[in-house]
Amino acid sequence: MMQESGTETKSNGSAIQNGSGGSNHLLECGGLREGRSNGETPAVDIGAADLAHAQQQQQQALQVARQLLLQQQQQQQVSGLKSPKRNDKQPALQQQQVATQQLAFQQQLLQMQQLQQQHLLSLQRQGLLTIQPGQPALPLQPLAQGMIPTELQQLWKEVTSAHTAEETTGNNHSSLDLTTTCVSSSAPSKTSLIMNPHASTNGQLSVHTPKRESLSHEEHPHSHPLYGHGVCKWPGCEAVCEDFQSFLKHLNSEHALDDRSTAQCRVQMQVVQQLELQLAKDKERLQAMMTHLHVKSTEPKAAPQPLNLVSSVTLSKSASEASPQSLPHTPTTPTAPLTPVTQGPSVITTTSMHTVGPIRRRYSDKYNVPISSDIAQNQEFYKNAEVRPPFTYASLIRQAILESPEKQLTLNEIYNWFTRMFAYFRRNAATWKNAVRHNLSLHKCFVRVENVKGAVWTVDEVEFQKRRPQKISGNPSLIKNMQSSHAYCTPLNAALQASMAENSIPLYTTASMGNPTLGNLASAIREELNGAMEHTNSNESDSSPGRSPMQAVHPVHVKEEPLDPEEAEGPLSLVTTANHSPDFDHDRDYEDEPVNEDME
DNA sequence: TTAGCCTTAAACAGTC
DNA sequence: TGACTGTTTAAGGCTA
Repeated sequence: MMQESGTETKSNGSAIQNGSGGSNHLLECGGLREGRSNGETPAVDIGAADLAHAQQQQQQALQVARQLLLQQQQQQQVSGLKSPKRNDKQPALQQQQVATQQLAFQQQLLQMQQLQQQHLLSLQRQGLLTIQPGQPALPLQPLAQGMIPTELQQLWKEVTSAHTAEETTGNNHSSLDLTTTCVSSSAPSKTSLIMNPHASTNGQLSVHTPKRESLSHEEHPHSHPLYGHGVCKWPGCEAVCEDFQSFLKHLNSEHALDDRSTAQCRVQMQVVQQLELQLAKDKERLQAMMTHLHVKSTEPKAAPQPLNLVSSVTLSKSASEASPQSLPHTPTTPTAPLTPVTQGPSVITTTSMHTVGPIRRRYSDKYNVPISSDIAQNQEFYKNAEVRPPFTYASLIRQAILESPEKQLTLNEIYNWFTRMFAYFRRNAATWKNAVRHNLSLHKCFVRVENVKGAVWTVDEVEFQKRRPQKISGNPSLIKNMQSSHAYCTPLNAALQASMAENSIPLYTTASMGNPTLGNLASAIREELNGAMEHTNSNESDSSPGRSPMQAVHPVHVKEEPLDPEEAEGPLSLVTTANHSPDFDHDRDYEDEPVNEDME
């Protein structure tokens, strides 16, 4: 099958064999699809930056193809020297057939160019591509323009020889497999778009059943990346399909290979590419941030200090007093597990702690970061990096207690939770343990309960919420809006969109939303984003044995009770207090009437 | 400037 | 007797 694309495929195969998988990717993406010749300067700056990128890819791809041809020529020369009789044995008939096929190949190349032009015109009509005024439209060049006839012959020979096996299996030679794997390296599925230039009529492409899709269905029945929850996940579709079979029918009928589908596919490719680009940029940004903080925190002083995220973030003078030795490593990303600290003896001493001064206010108190979310997401980071968690002792103690199945912990168990969850607390135990005890006694939100095992500590969520600074208490509407998920997702969405906008990603711009296709695509992406957020929450569930804080957030309270946004898991109070004794009175002033006695 | 919060340090008492 | 647990006080820094 696919003789034309076979040129790509063969070249790909060679590229892979030569360890040039990346070039293979480029070759497949742009080598023939867009039809730009090698070394050609783009005559049009198509609005979407990806076209320039695609052109570059095409050039690179053609270069790879040439290299492959060159290699092949060299190999043939070598083999020719070794076996001079080899070419002599080739019958004239076979040479004639090759010449005929070569002619057909060139004709198909020409057709491909026409298809490409039509495709781009279609995209342009749909507004998916913008061409700057004053520039010629669609400067597509003949595919083979940059290739000399000899190269074409070599390429063709390579194709014809390499696909003999495929030909014998009866594959359709005239079909062109424009597998949309240009960016599918990260895509979950590779949807094949099979074009048949011969069967196309007036530029309209005939539709073939996607083979890889079919295979995928056979292997994973009822599992399709474009199908979920009874809804077609094709960007902008969302058609309800009762079952998988109906979905397949819908897919083949509504999303056949036409201009619209291919345009959407290209847009999706753009989306994936831009997301990958965005990810790379954000990673780089994070790295820079961490590096920056590292430098900041290591500039002035030599006294060894553990990395204090709070201090670093706030860049207080305490932060600037940290030392390089205190940093076990420069974290690449908080969510990525770090190499376990293999440092020598503890660098934290009471003295050094004192030099740092009191720990600054935890950022969770300022930036509404749910402690459970942060701990869940950065669990490995905290476990391995000697980084002070940016939460108050009270918040950490509460979290430890709430993570326990019984919602109650002994002091020693709280200690263990601290040391288990945070590498930072594996050192200088005397200090922080004292602080833990101090906080347990100081805050009324921590209730000591005598049971069979001895004394355990529980959390009085009401008191805990009271304890929090009511920064937005005067704005009920704002409080209502600060529901945990919303408070969590909104900044992320905003950040994402801002970042997308920064990277000139049109899908998220207001203008692009006017385009139904793009708008639906953006909607689909947002849906995916929400899914990711749900996944994040589910991770929290995993991190918390027994019950997830976030699970407790949503069910009852979240829309009823104004919560302190800092503790988005505030609704835990229901669960937590439910575990208390029935006599538990939240309004009790424990300062006046110690609970210990009451509970005992 | 001030109040409230947080952290650290320390003293003290009770229990095991 | 020492370690652990729990309470309390004080001091200093930070933030709204």
